[in-house]
Amino acid sequence: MNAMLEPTAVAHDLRSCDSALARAFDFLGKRWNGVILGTLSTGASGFADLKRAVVGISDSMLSERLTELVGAGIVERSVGAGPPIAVSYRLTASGLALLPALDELSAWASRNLAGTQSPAH
Amino acid sequence: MNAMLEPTAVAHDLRSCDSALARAFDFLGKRWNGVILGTLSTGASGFADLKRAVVGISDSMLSERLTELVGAGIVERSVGAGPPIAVSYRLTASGLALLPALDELSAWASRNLAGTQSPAH
DNA sequence: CATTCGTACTAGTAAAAAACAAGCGACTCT
DNA sequence: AGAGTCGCTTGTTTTTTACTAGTACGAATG
Repeated sequence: MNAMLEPTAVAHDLRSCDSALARAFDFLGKRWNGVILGTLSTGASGFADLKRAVVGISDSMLSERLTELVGAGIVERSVGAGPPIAVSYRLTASGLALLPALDELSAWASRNLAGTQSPAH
Repeated sequence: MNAMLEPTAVAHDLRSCDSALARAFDFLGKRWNGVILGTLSTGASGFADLKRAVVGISDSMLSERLTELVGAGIVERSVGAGPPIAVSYRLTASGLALLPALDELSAWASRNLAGTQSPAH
């Protein structure tokens, strides 16, 4: 029985699958990123818009998260030229491609976290 | 023009949508949960299996995360009776219902984070 | 003019979360 | 006996997030 060969092949396949998901959660597994992206799904927003929509986030965290998301190419930051100067954030093509997954998560939460089990935080 | 009434209605709709997503990220936005759930998608695992599969996690974090996920009804913990005693973790129906979203995320990461942009962590 | 408000951040400190390391008792194998 | 695995727990350290106060700028108001 060459059992040592078969588990290795399975483990390699398992590792490959988890690696992509792990990479997604490198940023989604940090506080606020998922909700920020969900908020941007409705369209471009300014800093203050996002601050109001993402309830509970501080300026510092919002600023830092946006910087990371822009750095990762998921969000695009643009500066409007005319008075008043306004910064705007919107999803890139990569970011937009994430929305189906976020929609799934939202739908799942509506069905499975329907207020009966609010995880304490 | 009753403009004050219309933005309120829109904001309420936006809040309602974000609330479900925010709830999902109450646990998905914490380090390790997404990857743990992804690992359990392949079937029930023991603690040590999970420890090995979720590369980089410590015993403490794994123990704590599993406890939370079990408490949230997403993961089920069962204890095998016969020698040796073995604890096993598997996804509940709620947990299984999450997998389409995780699959989306994994597929997205494969297409959009194809090694060219590894966010530093 | 001065004041207030909104904007988009920054900087420093405090608190919470995560990482790190060692340990436990039970069990199996050599 | 020792060594290893299991499924955790405990305590300390480090990192991340929360909190607070501030900045410079522009627009609106008195």
